[in-house]
Formats: sequence, structure tokens, C-alpha cells
Amino acid sequence: MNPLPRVTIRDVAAEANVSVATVSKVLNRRYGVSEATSERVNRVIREMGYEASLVARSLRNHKTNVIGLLIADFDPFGSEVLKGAADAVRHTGFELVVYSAGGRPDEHVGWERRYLSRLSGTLVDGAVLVTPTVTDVNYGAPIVAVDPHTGPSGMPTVDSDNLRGAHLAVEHLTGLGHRRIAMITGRPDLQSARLRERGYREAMAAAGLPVEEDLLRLGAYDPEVSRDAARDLLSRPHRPTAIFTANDTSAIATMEVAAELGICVPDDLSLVGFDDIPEAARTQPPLTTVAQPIREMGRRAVELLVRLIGQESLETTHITLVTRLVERHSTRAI
Amino acid sequence: MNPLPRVTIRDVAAEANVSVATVSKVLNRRYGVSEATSERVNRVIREMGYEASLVARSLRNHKTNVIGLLIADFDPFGSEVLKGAADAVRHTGFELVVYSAGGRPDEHVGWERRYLSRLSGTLVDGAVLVTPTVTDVNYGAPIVAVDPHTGPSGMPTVDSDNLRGAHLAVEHLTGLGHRRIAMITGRPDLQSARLRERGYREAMAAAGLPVEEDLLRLGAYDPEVSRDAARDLLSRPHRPTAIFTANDTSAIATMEVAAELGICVPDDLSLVGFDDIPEAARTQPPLTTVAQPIREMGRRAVELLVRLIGQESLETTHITLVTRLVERHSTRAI
DNA sequence: ATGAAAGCGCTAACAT
DNA sequence: ATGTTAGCGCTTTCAT
Repeated sequence: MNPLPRVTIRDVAAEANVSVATVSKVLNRRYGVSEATSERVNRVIREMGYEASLVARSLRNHKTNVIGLLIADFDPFGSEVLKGAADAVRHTGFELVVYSAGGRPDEHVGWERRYLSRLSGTLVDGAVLVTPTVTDVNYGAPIVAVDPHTGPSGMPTVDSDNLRGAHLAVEHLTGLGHRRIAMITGRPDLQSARLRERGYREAMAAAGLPVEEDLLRLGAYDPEVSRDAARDLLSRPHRPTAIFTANDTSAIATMEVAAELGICVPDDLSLVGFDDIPEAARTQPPLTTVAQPIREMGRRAVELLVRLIGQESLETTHITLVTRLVERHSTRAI
Repeated sequence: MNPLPRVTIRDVAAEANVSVATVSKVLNRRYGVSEATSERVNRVIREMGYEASLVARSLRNHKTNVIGLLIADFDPFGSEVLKGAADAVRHTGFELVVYSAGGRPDEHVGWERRYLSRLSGTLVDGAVLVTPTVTDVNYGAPIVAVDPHTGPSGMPTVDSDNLRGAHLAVEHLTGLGHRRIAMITGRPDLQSARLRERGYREAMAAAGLPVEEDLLRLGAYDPEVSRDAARDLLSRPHRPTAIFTANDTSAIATMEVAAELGICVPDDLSLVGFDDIPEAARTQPPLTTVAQPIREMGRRAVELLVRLIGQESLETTHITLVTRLVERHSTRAI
């Protein structure tokens, strides 16, 4: 029952009556091993169930064939990026390992930085950072950021066109005749959230509509905060006829609050989200939202990273994917 | 732009004019370093942004404080287990790293075995295996299996009461007056799937209903295979009035096929799934299903593993969680 | 209080 | 064809 000690290359060497160097050569298919020896060593390897230690190997080589993905939380956005990355990695000969922040809030900011320095050059050949808080550092290995908190820095980045997405959302609403359009905003520390808010303001202005600051409420990409925001917005005497939320999670929270208040979506209130997470298609009514190709962002990030690792010279290291409006049933003409 | 070489303990030592041993002592808060030296070293560490390499450290110590989670695929089940595990790990002082199978089919069976031997004793102190194909091996580190393919072996296991869950599903259907109840089965290589099928047969028998072999179709826990199964079942002249599917993914596929065929759920067809993945609550109509506490399975697996790593002596290493019927709107009395 | 040196498991020069 | 050896970055005796 007690864990057996690991079988090491020395055990194999001893058992096969050769040196560890020979075993290593067999392992790595190097030349200079006779057919007979090679076969014998392989047999012993199989018999003993030996596998080279990834750790020891990493320490020696500086190539591991694994790419890391660092993610703060397994929220819907992160999970989708993850799936896309897992998908892309299949065709690359790399393996994927995922690190999640331990979760202690005090360790939150900059956690990817610590992880990275501990891993890079050793355990991973490069890493994808999902919504990282830091983007300014030069690590020991290539890094690609997906939807970073701060705007494009020197770091290779995959994001989507948040500004245009917000335009699309608001234009859809104004096109439907809405004029009192509120917004539940995202996390002010995130570039994506700021762009979505800017898009809202620009599109309102373009439609000749005044932006009433009172109609902007912080949702912080968080269900609870968004519920409060929605409750505030919807329990006013002169409430907005439409709400644009900075992400789908906020929209879903808003929908729930509306239901509690007896406000019918879309009859009494139009709602547009952002992201198009899988859940958005399954709300009641299904949510009209701005789709970001989240999985594709994960996929592209891995592809970019692999090329970076391979030292390919790239025309550009900033990829911005298009956003588009997905009209479902949470909006209606006024 | 080119990645800087890693800062190593030697760089720090050189910069601080001490030996690497001293730096190591400072790092690990060992006694025998003067206050002054310690402070100086710490300053240099901060200035250089040094972090000890996880790899080198693992190779030396044989304790890493990280637990691994091995998962074949980020499917809904696996993702939920992952969330539960990530949750539980927060309170343990361990860190979680997730490995996903590369995905090449030829490498599929037994992939967790290879990973495990490469990691154990070095990179992770123990591992959680999600729906592993092998359960019979003694590795270098503690292992906990979640919903293993084969039945309980010697390996510590977390699963749920699949047999009782299937009973619940079929009893619900027979209680509603259904008699022609079909089943779309799971993957025959999985213990869980076999138990669900056995439960179906037992409950049918208990209700005095004959099991027509023709009413059993393979769904393999796979959307595509399940669609075919559903199409076959539903396009017969004398079709079943109810279908019990081995998991929710199959149920959702069946629901889609029913819609295509103009068969109304639940009016023309009652449907019961298994798992209660998040998607199940959001189908149209919402799916009646047997809930497994998937996240809790992940949580319990981590808890069990941590105790195993800590050498605690346990009363039992097999945890079976209860399943329960969640009645939503995909079933109706005949 | 500090440092020299051995060694964790492995690979790659460099012998033989 | 095979073996010897150095060294990857770190921790830990064991000197000094």
C-alpha cells in the first residue's frame, strides 16, 4: 500500500547491465546503441514500468514540450478559453498543463508573475496567460496574454474587438427605438471593460443620445455586484427601457432581478449582454449578446505561442478577433 | 525582446556576495543566517525578481505541495469535477495543476499511467484521476480516482450511487405510467455506465415490465452516437413513450432529435437524463435528471487525497455520494 | 554565521 | 558500441 519508490534510470541501467548513458540513448533514440542492447533495455523499461521523470529532464534540457496555461479562475470565460487551448494543443506535439491561482486574495495580483518565474525555463517552454493582471514583464520564456487587464503592451496578445462590440450592442438597441439605455459596467481595472464602456458612450453620442451618468452602474463582471446594480436601475420610477451589460454573467443576473421584480424581458425591458458564453443561449428568454469567439481566442493564443517558441518571425503578435451581435430574444422594439 | 535568461540562485548569491547555501537558507528561513545578511539577500532577491525554480526544488526535496489533476477532456463532467477540486484545494495549502491528455487517440488508454509515472515523486505529491481507464497500479504517490472506468479496486475512489440513480429514474417513469421505456446507454467500458444500465434493468423488472433488448441503444456518453440512437428509437412505428439516457449529454442530443422529428417533449415523449450538468437546467424544456453531485465529487477527491498525502489513517477510502432525482419538465404522465 | 560539496534524475560531451 | 563525467538549480549535511 505504501507508495513504491520511483523507478529511476539507474535502476533500469543496473537491471539491464548497462550504463545510465546507454539507457538515456535508448530513451532518446540516439545513435550508438547496438540492436541487441537496445532491445534488452527496452524490455527492461517495459518490465519495470519506467518513465523518465519530467522534472529531471526539464532541469537538464531546456525544452520540455509543455506549454502552461495560467488561469485565475474556472469561470465561464476562462473555461472556454481553456477548451480552445486544449483543442489547439492537440495538433502541436506539445502538452498542456493548467495552473490555477490558489485563490488567496492577498496573492491574487501578480500571481501569474510568481508562477511564471518558477516555471519558465524549466517546466514549460512558454505560457498562455488568461486575463493577466501584469503584462509588462520579460520572463524567461515566451508568453501570450488573452484579454489582458491592461491594454496592449509589448506582450503578445489575443483579444477581441471590444469597442466595436459595444457599438454593435448599443446600435442594435437604438435601432429598436430605445433611448433610455443603461449600462452595467465591468471591472474598471480591465481593459476590456473600459473599452466596452467607451463603446457605449461613443455609440450613444453617435445616436444623438445623452449619456446620463446615473444610468451607469458598476457590475464588475460579478453576479452579486450586478444584481445590486440591476436592482437599483430597475426599481426607479423612471427606469431605463434597455440595459447593456458588460458581460453575460451580469446580463443573466439582471434577468433574474427583472423576473423577481415582475419586469418582463423583452416586453418591459430589453437586455444585451457581452461574451456569448454557452449559458447565454439557454436563458429564458435566450439572451441577445455580443459574441466574442472565446474558444478561438484560446486556440489562437496557443498557435501564436507555439510559433513564438519555435522562434518564428511573426508579422504581428497582436491578434484582435472580431465580435458580432447575436440576436436572440431578450430585445424588442419599443 | 528575447527572453532573458532565468535568474538563478547563483546570480543572487553572486550579487549579494554570499554563497548559494546562504541564499537557500534565507529562502527557506533556516537558522544560521545573521539578521544583516538575511536582509541584504532578501533585498537582492526582490531587486532581481528571483523565484526558486519549482523543478529544481522538486528534484531535491521530495515534497512539492502541488497536487495534480489528470483529466482526459474538458467535457462538462470533467469541468465540473475540476471546479470542485479547485474549490477544495484553496483551503489546503496545496496548489493544483491540471494535466489534460494530449488527445491523440492511440495514446488514449493508459495515458494517465504514463503521466503519473513521469510526475509522481517529483512534480506532484499526489493526483486525482478523473474517469481513469486504469485503476490497478501502484504509483509513487497517492492517487484518488473519480468515477473510474472499472469498478472499485484497491484504489481510493470517489463516485456516486449510479445503481440507485438509475432506479430512481426508471421508477419515476413507471410511476408516471410509462411502460415502453427505452434506454440510451453509456460507454460499456465504464463502470458507471454499466451500473446505470443494470439499474434500468432491475427497476424495469421490479415494476413487472419486460426489458425489450430492442429498446436499448448505445449512446456512449457521446452526442453524435446518441443522436443516432435517438433517431433510431424515435423513428419507429411503435416508438417508446419514454427514454432514460445514461447521461445528460445524451438526453440533450435526444431532445434535439425529437424536436427535428416534430416529437414534443414532454407531451409525446418523456425524457430522463443523468448527471445534472449545468446545461440540464437550461434545455427547453428543462431536463428531468438524476443529479450526481459532480463538484462535490471533485471536492471530496481532493480532501481524500490530501489526507492520504498526510499519511492519515482513514476508515475508508471509498466514498460514494448519493444521487437524487431532479424533477424538471421533460417528463409527464402518460 | 558562512561556505564547500554532494546529490536529486537526467542528458550530452567526451573518452575508451 | 559503451561508459565516464559534468552539470542543470536547488537543499542539506558537514566543515570552517
